[in-house]
Amino acid sequence: MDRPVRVRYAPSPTGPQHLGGVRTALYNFLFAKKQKGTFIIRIEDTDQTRFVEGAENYMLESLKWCGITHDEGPGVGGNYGPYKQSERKHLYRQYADQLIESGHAYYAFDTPEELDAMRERMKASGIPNPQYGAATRDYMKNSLVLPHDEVKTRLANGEQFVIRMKMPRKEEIKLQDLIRGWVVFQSSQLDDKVLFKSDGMPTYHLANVVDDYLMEITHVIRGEEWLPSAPLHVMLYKCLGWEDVMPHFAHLPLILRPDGNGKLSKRDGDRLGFPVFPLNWTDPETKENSIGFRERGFFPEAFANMIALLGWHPGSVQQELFSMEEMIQLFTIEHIGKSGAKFDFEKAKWFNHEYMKKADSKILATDFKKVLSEKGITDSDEHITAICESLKQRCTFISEFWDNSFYFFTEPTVYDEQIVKKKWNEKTKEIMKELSASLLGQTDFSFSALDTFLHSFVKEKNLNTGDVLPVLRIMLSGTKNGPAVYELASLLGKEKSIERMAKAEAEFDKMISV
RNA sequence: GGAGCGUUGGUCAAGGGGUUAAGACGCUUCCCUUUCACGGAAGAAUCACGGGUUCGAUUCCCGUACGCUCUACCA
Repeated sequence: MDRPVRVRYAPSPTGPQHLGGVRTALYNFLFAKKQKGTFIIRIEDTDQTRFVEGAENYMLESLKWCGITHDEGPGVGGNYGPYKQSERKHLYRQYADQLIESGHAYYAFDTPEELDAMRERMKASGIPNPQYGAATRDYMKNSLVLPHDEVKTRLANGEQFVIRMKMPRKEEIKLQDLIRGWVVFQSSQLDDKVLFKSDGMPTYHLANVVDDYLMEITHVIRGEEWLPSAPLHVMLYKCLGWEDVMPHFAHLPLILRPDGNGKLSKRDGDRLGFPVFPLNWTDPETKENSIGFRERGFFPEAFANMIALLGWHPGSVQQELFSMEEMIQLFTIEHIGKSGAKFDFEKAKWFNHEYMKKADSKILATDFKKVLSEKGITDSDEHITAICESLKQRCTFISEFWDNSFYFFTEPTVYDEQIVKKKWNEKTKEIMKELSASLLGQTDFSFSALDTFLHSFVKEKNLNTGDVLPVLRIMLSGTKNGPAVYELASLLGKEKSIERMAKAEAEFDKMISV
């Protein structure tokens, strides 16, 4: 089968998509690009009762943010449209009818109450999982058991009905999953799934197969939760006569919660304090707000990289940091893992930090500038950029920048008491006075010049660095943490450095005296 | 309950019949720096368990256990 590769991501707009959904989209995207194929987005909105306002747009925005772009689908069009199942409503019935004609499906008139009654009855007689299938369909109200005339009149009277798949009584259904190999199911274990609902809409199963066929999809890459219904889909291809163009299947492992067991959910994020959604999301019903990775400060590249490696690894390459382009080049379905991966927020942060370190300080500066201007602080681009250059070494998110650099923009008002009490005395006071004076004569305030200046000062005066550097640091910034002292002084500039030393001297005296 | 899928260090994972079983995150210790971070070094796994097959199994087969998914006129 050498048809051009066409894959799709087919979410249903029932809420904000989370990590798992983005990853499914990403894998589809990577595969399509690697194979020089087409990546399609199709909206599966066949259940109007679960429709959530804004969910579709949210999904589109999320993928855009991650750098996952589609070739066909909402917003971009394509030759296989429309790409929203609600707009394709008219297409499905004919295929359901075709299945009825060929004897693979049938009308069922059972009411929900009757269905419940059947299940109760079966349970009472010792069957724990009653199914509408080979064992029970003969006792239900459907076109298999009702006289033809009655079926006709019921239909003619506009009575409510569904169309169900007639699962063969005893048949082996095999499918070759690209990730898991051959998977075998017995049709006797499968039930007569509803294909066409009484509201005139198809169910996922029918719509999915019909659309994949019509859109000439070659590979279905979706979550593992679909594996149990895959045999139904295979049957559908067979019964519709499309077996020769049936797509390949690849069922992705799930993303699990970091602690304990089970699928990652919004609850876990709330409980453990990390996002599970790519973007901020406000529930239109409850107005409840959920933070997104973007708003938490993640770079889209870091997020995509991190999410891709949750279940996939190119193998022999010893590397974890990949650009989208690299991932496309390296992507193969064979290298997708079989088992679920627990999401680890610490690792996610590590990815961001790595991207932070590699980020262009000029770009970081433009973002940090916004934070500064909110605080009423203005400064030159060059200076902010230089500070960012230092900051990106120790910060994972831009949101941490201010706490690690406020002393460059505002004069210190509090000084680390421990250090002052420990280091401040007549001797150090004298030293710092000398240092201040000699700093005044220092013209070159570059990193390297100050570095050598400071060290030679210590050496010439026969001092210990411990008597000079920590004190100078506190004088300049007030805090004991931060970049190297020469860097600190350099970024502050000569004038401010000397000013602050003078001010600190007086403050230190006060602190010591009490 | 049933069906399907899965199980390599706390986590992500490479590998695959014979190896000292990669690497990363996190953790601990050390070096660098009298700071934080960065960087460097080191430490920690009888490859879930039990049987086979084999000269040899973490790798192949079969069980068991555990976990997950599905079991709707939801996707």
